[in-house]
Amino acid sequence: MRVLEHPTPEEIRLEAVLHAFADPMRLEVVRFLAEAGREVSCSEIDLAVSKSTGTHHYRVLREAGVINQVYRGTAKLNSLRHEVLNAIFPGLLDSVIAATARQRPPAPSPSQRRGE
Amino acid sequence: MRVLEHPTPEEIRLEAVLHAFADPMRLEVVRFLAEAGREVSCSEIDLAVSKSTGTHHYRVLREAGVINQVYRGTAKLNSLRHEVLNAIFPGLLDSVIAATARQRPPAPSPSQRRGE
DNA sequence: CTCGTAGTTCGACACTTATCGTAGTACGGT
DNA sequence: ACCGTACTACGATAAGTGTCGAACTACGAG
Repeated sequence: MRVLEHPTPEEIRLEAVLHAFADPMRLEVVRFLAEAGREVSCSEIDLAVSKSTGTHHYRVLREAGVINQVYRGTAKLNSLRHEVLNAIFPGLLDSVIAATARQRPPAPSPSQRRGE
Repeated sequence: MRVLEHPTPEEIRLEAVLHAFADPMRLEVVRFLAEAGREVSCSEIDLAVSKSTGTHHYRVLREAGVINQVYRGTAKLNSLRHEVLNAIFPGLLDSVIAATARQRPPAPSPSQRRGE
């Protein structure tokens, strides 16, 4: 069984988390995971980069402590470490998620335009 | 008179702000400005880098839209763009400031230890 | 006008990072 | 056993970043 290293809460560093956030591809992953609210395989998120680059970004997120990754069969399931991050840096993840939703209006659901 | 370029609220990009935050020196500046709550000259913040490196970090913060810089005489005064950032990315700056205070307990003022 | 203070600009450099393609591994199904 | 899918590992590379020192500019004070 393949096991993946994750930082413990004590090992999570603010700068690493912020650096993990500071990339469009990784922000897209965070935004997607937040919206999904469940475990999502790498291939479900359609990043505009090659697979090897994708692997790189997922690793950065995991090693920073932002996401959790587990293998299930051939797939690798990703989810946000929401509670852990909230405990260490209260409000940080939520404000970033809200910011991504605000700056990238991706969900074009109809009749959802309150006067901006 | 020397004038400094600042991004308008519309020009402020989330990734740029997060990237500006993702550096220990710049986080220290942000933390200092937040604690001071006033305009602070560059030389007041004692960064552990050379002056030219300091200039670089201040510029990154300003161009990302995190701080405001104005000349007064020979000094350059810095302050957080707190209201602007709060309007664009609600809670983001505050959670980062709280996180810096949490991860770097620097202010050893006496009789200020409520049970952690 | 001269001097000192505060900060800038300009290379230069080492290091990191985002990116790719190719080859490889792990697992489930047939 | 074989195949396909999902992801990884390994260079390679181009671009970005943090750092410095040395020379420079802007301003106030005397």
